[in-house]
Amino acid sequence: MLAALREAGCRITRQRTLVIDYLADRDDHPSASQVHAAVVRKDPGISLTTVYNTLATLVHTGQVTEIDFDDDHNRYDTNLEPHLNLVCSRCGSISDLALELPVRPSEVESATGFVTTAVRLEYRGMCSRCGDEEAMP
Amino acid sequence: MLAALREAGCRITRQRTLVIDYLADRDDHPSASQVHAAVVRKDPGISLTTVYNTLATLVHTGQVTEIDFDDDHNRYDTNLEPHLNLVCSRCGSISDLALELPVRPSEVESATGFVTTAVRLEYRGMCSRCGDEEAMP
DNA sequence: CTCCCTGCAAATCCTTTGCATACAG
DNA sequence: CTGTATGCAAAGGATTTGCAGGGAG
Repeated sequence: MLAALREAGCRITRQRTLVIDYLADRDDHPSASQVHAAVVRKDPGISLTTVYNTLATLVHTGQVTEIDFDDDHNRYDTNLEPHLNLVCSRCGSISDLALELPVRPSEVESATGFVTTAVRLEYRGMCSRCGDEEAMP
Repeated sequence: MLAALREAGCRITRQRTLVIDYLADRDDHPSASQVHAAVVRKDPGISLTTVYNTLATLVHTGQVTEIDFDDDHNRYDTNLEPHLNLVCSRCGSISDLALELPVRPSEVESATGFVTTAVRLEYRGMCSRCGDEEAMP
């Protein structure tokens, strides 16, 4: 991701490096404040504003996708392949499931003239962990 | 929808009737403030709070789906069948496209233990109208 | 008559913005 | 050096909440 940023003409700063290091290891879908909470531990000076700026930069350079959530906590997804997000309404976790698109964007375009630039597929419900807890009171 | 509300044990008020009347005729996906703007014209006293309350009630009784939008304007969808939303990032219009689900929820459950309660499928991009305007400057 | 619903105002809270300072290239 | 990035504080804005009064059943 650092290389991609550099290619986009962006400067490589300590803060950006920290955010990217954090995101790289992750397949969950952290919110801006989760990212901030994590990186402040490594550099107490880093601001929430910068985390927002960096995430916005990564979104604009196409390295991360923004998922807007019901509760005003946007989440950031580093998985760029089209996939299904399984969103647990109880604990807020998001996991991925690979799949074929239900309709090819080219078909949508020839049928309706709509040009697709981003895809978002979600099933909402309860993850197995939360389901277990609820069943065992 | 009124009947369903009554069955759910909710009271039928003038305000709720107005909101439902407005939604019933609609296949676009209005925001709370659009709904409010429309119903105030028929009853100048109705408050935005009540519109929010009513929409929340309809969501909880399963008659309407909430679509959270990037720009903080939630949108409400009366089409309960699983379908694809084509969201135009330029003008904000949303149109529907019927389709088969990419993965059956029962398959998701047996594979991952995740129990699906709601489905949300979106392609974002540019609608044909906006595409035409942009091509013709 | 009771309790739910309404509506006003104020609060909430994530996210942006303005601007002076710091630092990557 | 120069212009981008940072970070603080304050603004922004849709949605929620608290609470007194009103009306459905």
